[in-house]
Amino acid sequence: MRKLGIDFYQRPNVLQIAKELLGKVLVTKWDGIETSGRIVEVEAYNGVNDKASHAAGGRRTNRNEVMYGKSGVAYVYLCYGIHHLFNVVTNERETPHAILIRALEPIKGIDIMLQRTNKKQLDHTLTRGPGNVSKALGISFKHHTGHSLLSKDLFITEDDFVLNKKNLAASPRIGVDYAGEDASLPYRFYIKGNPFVSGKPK
DNA sequence: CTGACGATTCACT
DNA sequence: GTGAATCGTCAGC
Repeated sequence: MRKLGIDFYQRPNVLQIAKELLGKVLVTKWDGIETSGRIVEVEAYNGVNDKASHAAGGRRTNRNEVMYGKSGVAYVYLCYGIHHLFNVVTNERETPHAILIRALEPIKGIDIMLQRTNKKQLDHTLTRGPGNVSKALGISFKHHTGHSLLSKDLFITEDDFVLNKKNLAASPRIGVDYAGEDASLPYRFYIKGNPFVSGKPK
């Protein structure tokens, strides 16, 4: 297992980074309790020129400030008053790129994740969808937005998993109809056929 | 200070 | 397929 370093996050092409995140492993280790899962679905948010981004048009608020900061940091925010959505900040300071982690395939600490989500047994809904990912990994916007991904309790690693290119799929992003023509950009990437990918089951 | 709303999920018809 | 849940954030007064 090799932890991804600042060189991975700091690069300018957020779409490239998003694709490369597929197959990597997201780990949280709060109070020594480890939970992890392989990333199987992501969405890229391409800075000020992307109408679907919170930073569209250079919008800068207290909430999205962390996207304008350094890369390799978590941007977590509350949606619908209920769901915590976990994003990875990329690129240089003042360039608000981010990648939303939409789904994982559970690896470690499945019993802990079941406990956190009040579920009884493992099924494909445990870490499917961005709200469920944060819930299962114990990530909350209050405590973890701005948290470094180069830290010991929150990070992304790669193992020997290799994603076959024919299993890489792209589609428009989900839930961003308000973004006009940018809503149809193919900025969502996922591993084809993986049961934890959100959207229509197949 | 106030009101409208969201990068969603789940229970229910 | 439809609708409720639920609260921090933001724009506007």
